[in-house]
Amino acid sequence: MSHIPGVRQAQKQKTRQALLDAALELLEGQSLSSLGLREVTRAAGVAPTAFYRHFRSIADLGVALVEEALGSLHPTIRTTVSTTGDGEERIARALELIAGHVDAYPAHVRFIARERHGGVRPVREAIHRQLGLFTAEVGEALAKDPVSAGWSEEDVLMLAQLYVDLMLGTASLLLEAPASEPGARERVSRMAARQMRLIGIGRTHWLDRPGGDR
Amino acid sequence: MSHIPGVRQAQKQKTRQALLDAALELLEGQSLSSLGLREVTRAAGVAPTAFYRHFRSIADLGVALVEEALGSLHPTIRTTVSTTGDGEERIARALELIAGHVDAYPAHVRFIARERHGGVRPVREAIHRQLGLFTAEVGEALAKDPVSAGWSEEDVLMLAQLYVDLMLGTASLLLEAPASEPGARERVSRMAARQMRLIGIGRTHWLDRPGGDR
DNA sequence: TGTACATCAGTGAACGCGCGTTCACTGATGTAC
DNA sequence: TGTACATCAGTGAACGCGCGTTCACTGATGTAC
Repeated sequence: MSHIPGVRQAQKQKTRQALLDAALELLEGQSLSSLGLREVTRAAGVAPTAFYRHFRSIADLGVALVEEALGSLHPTIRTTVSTTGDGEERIARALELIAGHVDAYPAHVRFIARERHGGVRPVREAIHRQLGLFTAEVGEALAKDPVSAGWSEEDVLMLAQLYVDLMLGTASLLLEAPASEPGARERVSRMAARQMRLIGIGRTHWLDRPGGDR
Repeated sequence: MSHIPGVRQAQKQKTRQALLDAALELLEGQSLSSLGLREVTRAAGVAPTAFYRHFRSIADLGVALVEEALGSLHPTIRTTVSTTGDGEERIARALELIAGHVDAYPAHVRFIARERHGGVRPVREAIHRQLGLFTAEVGEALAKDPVSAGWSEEDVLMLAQLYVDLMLGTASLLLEAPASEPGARERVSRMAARQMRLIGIGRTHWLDRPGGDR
């Protein structure tokens, strides 16, 4: 049995993390589909052959990056979306969360936005799986609101999807907002806030429309 | 002066188109950032060096693909979005347009969705420029609706952006809906229709909210 | 605690291969007279 | 219309280079007794 990590395991994890970090940094200027194994090991400071001790291929490393980038987000999402307060407060809090995350993990955000529709199938699929989990979680939180009384599960999910897509889109726009012009970020945030507001309004009146409970 | 095309020009255009077509096909399984010049010329049936008679680099070819994929869409967008009819009719028409376009030009749609956040800056920028034009056009059409009376220009644009993003997202989902399961496409369409409906409801009540005309 | 052996993360040389780019070229098309 | 010259899209050889993958290896860490 191997319970306590041990020096060997710890060193292995360190190398693995060095590979992930190096890859993520190299991905700021290219897509995963053009990332080279030697390029990664060179940046990580290990021999090319060491790569195979951790991943079977670059695609495999990409899937690990998806877990790293999105796996840890679940608790944050949950606490934020299930927070109390009226619509405006929630919108402000969600936008703060997004902006904070973009500042703290810009490379992760870029990676997800880029590879969501990227050229490496297993990575694309891993991202869609994780985003599907997020949508389900957001949907659960939304369902608990009084406004959601009488909503079908499908409708709750379509609303959750709208929010999740908007959040990811906003994160990506914030990332591209040039640091040279500080107004750019505020403009993106204001726009996103309005879109959330409009969706919120659509939400409160969803069941008003003719045949609304069908 | 060279007015009438001439045999030479016509042949040149043909080769250029062969390069674009070959590239687009090769891009179904990878990102532009990993597409090779020799790969493209081989698929197009010309010598590698012929490439330089048409493009300075793969990035340059990518920008040309953006024009090809999005440039021709403007008239279609315009006629569809400015069509008459009530909300439901418009939604159905928009979804038909999207589905039709995805069927007619799947590789173009995939290319735009993939490279919108892809690893090649000039291509990303070209796509954003074109999507900005679409947003402006959709905004103009929306502004003509009676519902838009009293709306600020900024609000009209944020609504247009919401629609444009939703359309592109839907197109991408339709593309990935497996042909093996025909219900998948319908499910995507129904979901998108609901989202459009909800946004439309938010739109009609936009000015109702407290301080709505601020 | 000490010793003898097993494990295995990381190494370094070697391989064949396809890459992007250069260069001088060819021969069909275009132009001037 | 015919001729002589210019243009230029596409060719094919050549280059140096970095790629992914294989293999036998080394030496520190782990394990059994």
